[in-house]
Amino acid sequence: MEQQTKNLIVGAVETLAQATGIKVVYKANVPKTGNVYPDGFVRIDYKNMHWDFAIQTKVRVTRATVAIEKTQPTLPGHDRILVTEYATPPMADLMRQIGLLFMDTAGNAYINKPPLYIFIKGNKRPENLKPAPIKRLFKPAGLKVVFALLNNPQMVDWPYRQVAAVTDVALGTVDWIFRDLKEMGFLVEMGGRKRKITNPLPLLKRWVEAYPEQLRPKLGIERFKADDPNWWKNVDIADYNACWGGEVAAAKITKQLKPEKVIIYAPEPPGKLIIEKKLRKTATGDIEILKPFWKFDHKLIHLGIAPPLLIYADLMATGDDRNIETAEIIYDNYLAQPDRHDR
DNA sequence: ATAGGGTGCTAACAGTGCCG
DNA sequence: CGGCACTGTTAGCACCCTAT
Repeated sequence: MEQQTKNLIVGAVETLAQATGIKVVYKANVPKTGNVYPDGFVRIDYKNMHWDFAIQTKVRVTRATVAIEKTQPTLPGHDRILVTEYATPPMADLMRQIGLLFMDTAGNAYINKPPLYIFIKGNKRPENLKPAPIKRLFKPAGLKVVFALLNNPQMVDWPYRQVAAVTDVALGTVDWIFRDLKEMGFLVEMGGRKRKITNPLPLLKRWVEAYPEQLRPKLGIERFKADDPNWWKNVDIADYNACWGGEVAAAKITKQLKPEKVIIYAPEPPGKLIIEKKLRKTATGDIEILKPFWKFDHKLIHLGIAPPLLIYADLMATGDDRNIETAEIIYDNYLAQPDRHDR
């Protein structure tokens, strides 16, 4: 385990013990569990009871992180706890609401094992602890490249210049990204100019966590409002050189969801659509129009549907229960088998 | 063997956004 | 509003591979 991870856990455990007066001990991994929980366990003693929580570490927590952790399978008989650097008050609330146990290095925590109940939020990030820098891989340019790679696995073997051209990123950037991928164990050189993405699903999840924070806000979001809540139902969006994302896209491919918010990806503002459907521009509108950041073709584009990975990410980023359920279905149907080429 | 272009890589530069 | 940190691009260099 990396030293950084270990420091994180030790820091959080000490802070929680100090703040509550409860006995909290960190146990590094025991061989029996293999590498299912490589970060080990925390044991909490309370009155004459004790619990062992399997640790999942995340340096930072966002709504997408919470959504992903919630859908992560657990070993039977093991409670899990998320250990993080710092949970903001809204994230603490969200984790409690979703039922995700956590503790951070600032002394915030949610632990609910009756009769033991701890919920602490609002402790500030320690002064001396500045947030860990984000790798280039998860910055806007990196996220564009990784998105293309995840959707087109064969692209790892392309020359850097070609990757740069397709992803609208500079040549030098591609090198940064590939180096990060190698360093983090997501890419290996096979020799003979062959490369391979390893651990595509963990990479996918990291992408989903970073996308809403780093790339999405840069996509020139414009918000609109419509009078008729069902205005989108009979629109063939492909006619407008655009595609549905988020809840509408999910509703169309899963037939599960009743969309409340509308996300449209369009390279140009779809003036015709806006006029025909009488969409009004307003800062609080629940219709978002944003610019796509991919150029490759994919299976659903002809139906006016964004790539499934993007739909999944937009759903997870809402942190909404129903959306997370639907996102799971999309994950199982479109994303879980990385070797399928028909995505 | 050699020329030439393609490829990976690097460091300096520029643009951006953030914070006081 | 101005300085500062950081991200991403540009330009150029060295090392291949390939065709003649």
